[in-house]
Amino acid sequence: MPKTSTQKFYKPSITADVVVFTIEDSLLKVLTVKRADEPFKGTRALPGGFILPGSDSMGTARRILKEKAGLEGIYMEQLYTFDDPKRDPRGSVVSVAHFALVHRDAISLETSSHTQDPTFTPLKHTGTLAFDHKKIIEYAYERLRGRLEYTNIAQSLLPKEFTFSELQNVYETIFSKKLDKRNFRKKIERLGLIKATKKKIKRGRQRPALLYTFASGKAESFKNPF
Amino acid sequence: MPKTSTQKFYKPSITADVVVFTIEDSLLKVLTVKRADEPFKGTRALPGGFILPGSDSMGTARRILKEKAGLEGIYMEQLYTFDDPKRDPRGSVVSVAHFALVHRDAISLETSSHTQDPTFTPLKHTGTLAFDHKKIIEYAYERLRGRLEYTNIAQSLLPKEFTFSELQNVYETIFSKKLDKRNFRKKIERLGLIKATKKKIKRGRQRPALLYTFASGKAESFKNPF
DNA sequence: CCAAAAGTGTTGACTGTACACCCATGT
DNA sequence: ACATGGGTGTACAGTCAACACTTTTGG
Repeated sequence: MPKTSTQKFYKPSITADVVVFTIEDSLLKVLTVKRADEPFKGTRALPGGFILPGSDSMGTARRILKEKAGLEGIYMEQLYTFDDPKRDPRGSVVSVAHFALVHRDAISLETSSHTQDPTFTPLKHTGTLAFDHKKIIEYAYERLRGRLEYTNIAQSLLPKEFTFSELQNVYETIFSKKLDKRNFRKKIERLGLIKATKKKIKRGRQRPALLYTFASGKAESFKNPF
Repeated sequence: MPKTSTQKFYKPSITADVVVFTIEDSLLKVLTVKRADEPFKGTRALPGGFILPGSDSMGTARRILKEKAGLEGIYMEQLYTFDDPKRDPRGSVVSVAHFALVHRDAISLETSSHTQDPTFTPLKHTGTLAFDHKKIIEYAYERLRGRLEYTNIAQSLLPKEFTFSELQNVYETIFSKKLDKRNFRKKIERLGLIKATKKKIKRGRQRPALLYTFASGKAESFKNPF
């Protein structure tokens, strides 16, 4: 480590942790791994680790997701920095937490000797988690609901082409609330978030559904009350 | 510094910076101080400094506001963590930035040998600032607009009792947009954010205005589109 | 009586919400 | 023929946006 003029200052350690959400079987699930080291060795925790020289926290989060779960190229944004000096029994360890979304069918988790048994668990049944990771997940869940209300972030939980029902299922699952089919369709159409393709998908003994895609690749705020 | 098990890891330095907004003369202003040390010695910058052992970043932000500007007891929330490893010429210095609001008349800035010439400058005329502080202020301004749209945060920019015009002025100043007096009043009344007192205030040669107070001390989200 | 800010209502367009039936397909 | 999810319209209530005049005071 080079001697710089910042060397003289007290330095807490800094880690990056990630809350990866996905929807599977109409359940909101979160990714956890089994801790390989003390403290909390063997307990499940959010994937995370120390920031290496020259890296930022999101780069670190991405590196760790790849190492610990074989997961790459997913939507991610910074969530919040958890910096209670008592949150880690080893002493001050600041966690810059991130929030990520993935379409479950787009990825497969690697379970190998290098990974740490990465598993998507229903949000309500994570069991005990290391550190303050339950609290971090709660915070991420709030963020998820907020983003869903005001942006087109649902696209990160869906394949490129999807049916109206699949989109509605994302909203219903995350808000734990049944929505009216007709009203939901009108609302989404008015917002202009998605456009119809010319394809239909047949799935079982129902009428085939039209496939849609999102109109814009990046996030937009829906409305401004003033 | 105690030898803990985290000692072996690379540690960037961590600072806390604060963006304090206020409204004065119908202008949105931001607090800056003059840097006492290198790098950027003499350049204006956001108040900020290194986190001390046992402190969290918000505690640090509050301590520094008090030391560098004589400012205490104001609304504050965590904003974002800026962690580009190249943002500080000395090497990796992570900044946990905070967002604060104050009613200009409620405070007076201390200018003494201990402080660093704390000044509220109009947002559009801050001039050159140290590090990436311009970017941090931009981010804070976005947050401010978002909070104003969906919460009752305006109360942190107003005295306990205020007139409808003063409230409207907060919104108009921050959104840089004239609002219709009647529609604004109806909207705010419908939200139930504020309640009338029995007092009127006379100010000059106009009809006296009714004074209002906020109904709830803490933030509430206005509405959910789903 | 004049200047200045305070305060007040109506209308038309749009959005939200509640609600029930027919459609296209596979079995 | 039936079960399954796909797809559609209408009516009422609430909200948004545009717009102008009267009131109360001090000077």
